[in-house]
Formats: sequence, structure tokens, C-alpha cells
Amino acid sequence: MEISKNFDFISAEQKWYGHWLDKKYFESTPDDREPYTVVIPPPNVTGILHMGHCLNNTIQDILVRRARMMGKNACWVPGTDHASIATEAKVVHMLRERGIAKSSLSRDEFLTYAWEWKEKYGGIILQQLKKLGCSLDWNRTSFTMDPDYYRSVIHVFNDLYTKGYIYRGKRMINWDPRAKTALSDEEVIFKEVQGKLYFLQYQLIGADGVALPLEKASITIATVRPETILGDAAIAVNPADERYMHLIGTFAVVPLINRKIPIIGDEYVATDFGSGALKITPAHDMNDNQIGIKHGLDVVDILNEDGSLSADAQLYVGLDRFDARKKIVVDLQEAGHVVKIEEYTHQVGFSERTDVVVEPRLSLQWWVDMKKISGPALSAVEEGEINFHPAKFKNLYRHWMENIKDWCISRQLWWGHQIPAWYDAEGRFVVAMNEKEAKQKFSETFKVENPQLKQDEDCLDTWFSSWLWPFEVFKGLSNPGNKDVAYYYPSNTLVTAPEIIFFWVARMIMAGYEYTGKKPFSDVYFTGIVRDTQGRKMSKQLGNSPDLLEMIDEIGADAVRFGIMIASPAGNDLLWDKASNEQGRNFINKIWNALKLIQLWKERAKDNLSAEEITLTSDWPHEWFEARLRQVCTEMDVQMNQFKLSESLKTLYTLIWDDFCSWYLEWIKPGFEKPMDVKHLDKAISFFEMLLERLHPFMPFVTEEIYHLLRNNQPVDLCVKQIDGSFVARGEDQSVLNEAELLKSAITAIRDARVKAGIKNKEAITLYATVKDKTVWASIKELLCKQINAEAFMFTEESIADTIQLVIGGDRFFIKSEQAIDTSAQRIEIETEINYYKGFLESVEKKLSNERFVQNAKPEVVDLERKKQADALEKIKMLAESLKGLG
RNA sequence: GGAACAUUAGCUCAGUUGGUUUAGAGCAUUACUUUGACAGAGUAGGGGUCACUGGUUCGAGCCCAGUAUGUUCCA
Repeated sequence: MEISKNFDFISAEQKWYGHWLDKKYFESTPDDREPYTVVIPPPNVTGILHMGHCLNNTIQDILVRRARMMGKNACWVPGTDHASIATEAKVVHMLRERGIAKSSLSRDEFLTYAWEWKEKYGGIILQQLKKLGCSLDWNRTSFTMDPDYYRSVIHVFNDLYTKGYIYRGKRMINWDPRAKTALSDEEVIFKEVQGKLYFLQYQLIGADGVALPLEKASITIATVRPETILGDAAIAVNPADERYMHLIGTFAVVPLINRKIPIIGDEYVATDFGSGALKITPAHDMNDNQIGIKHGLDVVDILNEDGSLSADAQLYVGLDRFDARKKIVVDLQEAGHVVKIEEYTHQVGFSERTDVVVEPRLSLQWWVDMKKISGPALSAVEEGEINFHPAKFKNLYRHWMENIKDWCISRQLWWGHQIPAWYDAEGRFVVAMNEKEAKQKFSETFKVENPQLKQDEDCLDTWFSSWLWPFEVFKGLSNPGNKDVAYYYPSNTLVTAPEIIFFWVARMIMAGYEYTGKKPFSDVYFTGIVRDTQGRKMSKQLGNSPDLLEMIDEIGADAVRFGIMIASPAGNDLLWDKASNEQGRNFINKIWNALKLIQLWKERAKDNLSAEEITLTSDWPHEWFEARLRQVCTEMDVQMNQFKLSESLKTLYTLIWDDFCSWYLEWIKPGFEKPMDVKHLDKAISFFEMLLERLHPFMPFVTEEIYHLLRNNQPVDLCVKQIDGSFVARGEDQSVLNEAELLKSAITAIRDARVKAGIKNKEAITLYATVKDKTVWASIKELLCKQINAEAFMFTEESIADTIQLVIGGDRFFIKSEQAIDTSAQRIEIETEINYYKGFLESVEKKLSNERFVQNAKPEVVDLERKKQADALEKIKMLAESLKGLG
């Protein structure tokens, strides 16, 4: 069969993915095998595939495909997240482009548009995962707003409310004035911003209750947000601050609006920052709010939900907060309250979703009391019931869990799970599964006949649904105890980004224990963040994010998978360079060419070769490669179990490129125009197949293609082939491995010597050797001669004149050639080597002449040093003889 | 401001309880090799005071302290 010059990835990808789907290889149903379950971190339904997804899903696919081939019942569950804020923002944007304002729509009308949008664009990302080769069980595709899933979310809300874990409260929250919604702490991104620090003078009030003139008595505060003085409730100073301690208990006046506020003492105030006096604005600053509560201060909320100033501000009503800031500075300057303005760099919170400055704001929201459910989740990770990879994230997790804060779960959005609370006109409410139940409950609770109720307008935080993901994808809550959840749950490995350890991972663990009494997964593998070569995060704004699908079309999914995996050290971020794709492509080309070679051999295969046709008499190369294969497979298993995927791939890459292609295939290669012995060919094909098995999880398409080209009528597809686990368990033959190392070093050293002496490849040499152990050479001298074009290999006890002399390991070699030998390069080579060993010997002897070393070091260490010394001495002696032999 | 992690070749990283030859790999680079799988190849070489300063030890890339730089998380 004719093999194309290169691997045609376009047709292979299409052919094999379609074939795998047709054969239902990715579909899983419970059986008596051990399950291996992975749930996909559901991408946003609005999302498109980017490099982060590529890394994350390639890793999952490797784990899942490997498990499938190792006899497990592998199940990888796909799905998407409704992503309330992100999706709603996109729908609002789309409506705006069509000239429709969200405010002009009813909730139902808006949701109709949103669902339309979801049906049209949602799930594009899932199609893209197929291009990457992901072996997901598509029958199990879930969505966080599927009807059953939706009901489960509402059920959990009801349940936690009934248990007293959910409450409604007026608290300081992060407010996104553009999206007009509350944000959880985790959704706020702090950025360094160059701002100004304004020093403002407040008038003091004298003993008579009358404000003193500014020039006579005042107190100066420093603030970066001068517009918020309109909401001031106090001025605080450190009670130990001698400058101000006498003022505690007196009053000051808020400039421009002349409101009287107390001066209080609180240790929170830093004496060395600003002026040492701090204005307290409980409605608009988290810390001020705490102080306000402590001191029983008034709360003056000066902002509307869109970030404009409210009536309570008295001034600049309706003006945006940033415009008001400019204006108040001018007015304060005119009134003589501004002492100075300094440049000041500080951290400002921005909304993760809309990127506007977040406003700390008091508002009535729904909360989960996290301390009530976090206990088992903390100890599960502490005690190793759930393992994090890399383990360093354990610290981070512990710290967060031990200082856990209540979770604000309400969002002022329509797209999502509507909060199941119903209110009457007076604001009395009940929590229920649905309206009917709500009416009934309300009647019972408040003794009202046929109450008129209205459901809470708000939605739940997206993460309030995705924390149920690992069991609700198996309907663990909507259909408890069903066959699937019993079999697949807990899942095995979660692969995700460290950025969402608190958003998602921690909460899944909590929900897992709360609702199933079990952990949701055993291992969590945190991937690195994909960055560009300059170490910057990939983002749309920077335009440094490559188009993944374009890349797959250009170079193939296998090359892209290889590229990202080889660049991805376990636990570190990866600086991704497009060049690593090319390394993947070259690797594919290498394997493809190995196939072409074997195909060539097949055409020349022959049984029962005549004595003249035989180029290889021994089976030693097969014995060696089998031992080497065992060794590497064992190594790979260890690496995979430690989630060192990148290292495992590197190990395999070396095995294939160097050991298989460069050594093994060369060793068994028949002579020029000679036939290939069928038994050697069959061995080679079998080894090639085993290499493909190991490589398949990393590069599924090219391996499946080659696997079928190697032999006609393969009994199974590689995708579902079962790897023979006993192969590794049998262990490898160490002596054959040692022989191979000796052979390799002899081949390289002699080839090198030939090149340096200017002996042409075509010219045969005669090789003489003085060796310690002749038996070792028995099995490898045939190959050595073949690889270095030697017509004879003879043992000798004496130096041979007019030869190139070299030392390999502990043996001496003499190369005799018809050609006139130029020994100058050889001479330099040997001299350099002698110098190296002399230096080495010196360092060893220095150690040995140190009495304290000999006395204190462990005896085996001292013995080792003695052996090093002896080896070096012998080596030097041999090299010196060789040098002398060169004449 | 607090904390965690990191700093080893031009780049990306290994380096397992301190001793296994004077620190390894891949990529990149340089020179050489063009006869049958592969120039998208082969062979060989160059390239490192293991961030810095001290300390512990017979012995430190590895342990300890401090400094610097970077990344991340928290405030």
C-alpha cells in the first residue's frame, strides 16, 4: 500500500473522530469495570475555545484516553455553564445593536431573547472540542439551566434556607454600577491605579457648639474619594496620637453641607498615613462600615445603583461619581478646604465582568453562611482525602477556608436561576420550590388568605449552580441514588485553573459533602496559566491570543496538543510559543517516516533467508528494545500517576526518536538491497504498536492512523485497545540495557573518531580492542561493526601501530584504515580528556586527603570516592598509552 | 501592608532523604555530514561562579538566616 509522503492530518482527523463516534467509543454506561470519571469544567455557554481551554481539555483527554486503554470504564462528561453575568451582557449588547433596550422588555421577553441567543451560539465551544480530539461522552452533555438542573439549584436554595444557612441581610457588598448588580469578593479584580490624595480641612466645633473659623481651628483628613465626604459619619483618629487625642469626643463639620459629625478614637487609624485623621463613610467603604458598626454611627448612602449621587448626598444629585469628584474638588478649593493634593498610587477594585470601578455599597442581598458548611471541605483536603496537584495549593486553600467569609449569592440579573423567594406588598416573604408552594407556605406562616405574592427579581450567582456540577451531571440530586450517580460519583480527577480554586473548587467540595456526604473528586490537577513568550496573560485586548482553530487547521490537532503539552511543566505557568507546534509537527513527521521505512521493509520481507541474505543474526536488538520499552513504560506510569504529564511525554518522545528510530531501527535494518527477515519485521511492528499505544492519549489521530497502516485488519481500534499491564510488571533485563549503553557509546565514539580522522563513510575499517570482559562484546560486536562500517573486529592484548586509538569506558580500541591517518585531531581530543580526568582526580584526592572527610563521611561514600580515584587513574593511564601509540 | 511560591545554559525546565565522576534534558545556536524512512535528517561541539551575602556541615544547586528580583493570592 502506497503511503503518502506526509501525514494528512485533515482527512485523518475527520475520519477517525467520526469513526470513534460511530463506534460509540466515548459513550459510557455503568458496568462491572472500575469507573474513571472526569467532569469537564463547564465553559461559558457563550465561550469560544482559547489556549487555556486547549491546555485544560488536552490534559483531561490524555487522562481519560489513558484510563480507557488501561481497562477502566472511562466517562468524561461535557457541558456548559449559563454564566449569568457574561451571557446577560452579551444578550444586552446584541439587543442594543438591534435598537432594543433591556429596560423596555419584560423579564419573560428578555429571557426569550436570551434563550434564542443560547440556542444559536451556545455550545459552539463544544463543537470546537471535537476538533481537538476530546473523547467526551456527548450523550451526557449537561447545561446548568437544564430543567432538572434548575430544579436542583432551587432545591438546594430551599434546603440551605431551611437549615438556616442562607439568610437575607443588608451588608456591604461590591457593587458593579454598570451591570447594576452585586458581585462576590472573588469577582473583584484589584488593579493599581494612579490617583490623587486630597488633604481636606474640616472645621471644628467649639465648646459653645458653634463652628470655629477654618483658619483658627481645623482638622485635616486625607482621602482619595473627596465626593464621599457627603456621606461622612465621623472622623476617626488613633487614640494614642498626641496630635489629636484631645479632640476625641468633640465634633467637626462636613464641608459644603455643614453636617455635624463626631470625632472618634479608633486604633484602626494609622498615624503615619495621610494626616493621621480618617474620615469615616460607612456606606461606601468596607473598613469604614466596620468602624461605623462598632461606634454606632449613622449611615448616609450617597450613591444610586448606577453610581450617580443620590438625594442623600444633598449636592450634585444625579451626577456620576467621577464627575461629582471633579466638581467637588473645585468647590472645596473655592471654599478653602483643600490643603494640598498629592499623587498617589493605590489599589482599586474593578468588576471582573464589566471592568468598571466597583463601588462598595450597602444593600439587601442573599447570603450563604459559609462557616456552617465549610468544615468537612477543609479537613478533606487537609487529611488527603482530596489531593491537590501541585500540593502548594493546599496552603492557599487552607488559608482561604480558615478565613472564609459569607457568600453573597444574589445577582441583579435575569439570566439565571431566579431566587425562589416570594414577597407580599409589605415585604414579608417565604422561600419555596414554586409559586404554588409559596402561596401555601405564606398563608400558613402569616395567616393570610390567598396572598398576592411577587417572586424575587434577582438571580443566583452562577457558581451557586456550578458547585453542584460533579453530581448533578449524573442527576445525583434530581434523581437521587440513580444507577449513574452510584457508579460514576465521586469522580476521579478534576482538571482546572488555579484562578477558580475559591469560586468553584472549594465550593464543589462543600456541596459534595453537604449533598452526597462524599467528596466530589479524588484529585484536583491545577493547570498553569497560558502566557505569551513575554510572560503576559493571553487576552483579547492584547491580541496575543492565537486562534486555536486556525492553528489546528494549519498544523493539525496532534501537533497543537503536543505543542502545548511539551511546554507545560507540572504546576507552573507556561510560556507558550507557536514554535512548540512545529516541534510537534516534526515529531509526527518522524513517526510517519518510521512507518514509511517499515512499509518499505514489508515489500522486501522474506522468510527463511539464505546465508548470504542475512544481515542480522542475533535477536539481541529485540531483547534490548523490549527491556528498554519496559523501563520507559514503568517510568511513564510513575510520572502519569504524579500528574507529570509533560515529563511523561518527553520521556516517550526520547524513546521514540532516539531509542526506536535512531538505534533500534538502524540496528535491525537490512543491508543495502537485501531482504528483510520476516521475524525481525514482525518484532519491529509489534514494538511500534506498543509505542503507539503509549502515545495515543497524547496524539490520538496520527497514532490511530499509523496503527491501522502497520497491519491490515487490526482486531480493534487503538482508541479502545487495552494496554497489557503485565508487560511492565515483568521487569526489565538490566544486563542487556548495560550492553546497549556500551554499544551506543562505542558507536558514537568510533564514528566521531572516523570523522575527525577524515575517514570516509564508505571506507571499511578494521577494529582491534583490548577489553576487560570479552563476553559482553560477544552479543554486540556484530552490530558495532555494522554501524561503524568495520569489516572485522579482533581482540588484541597489545597496542596496534598506525591506528587511531581511543578509550571507551574501560576498554581500548584501535582503528585501522587503509587511508592515511591524520592523528592531530585525535591527539588534541585525548589530551583534553586527560586534562579533564586530571582535574577530576585532583578534586577526588583533595577530598580523600581530608582527614575529617574520611572520618566523618559514611563508609560507602568514602569507598565510592576511592573507586572514583582508581577509575580516574586507570583512565589516565590508558589515555596516556593511546597518546603514546599515536606516535 | 501580609502571605505563598519561585530564581539553575540564549529560552522552557529536570535535579527525588546533602556525597553517583568538575551540574542534566528539550528547544535554539555553531561546525561538519549530502547513498535508499526522515535536511522538517544525522553527528559533534559551544554555552552555567546553580540570583546575591552570610551560616550549618568533612561535604551545599539541595538545609538555615538575610537581601534582591519576579509571579500569584489576600488586605
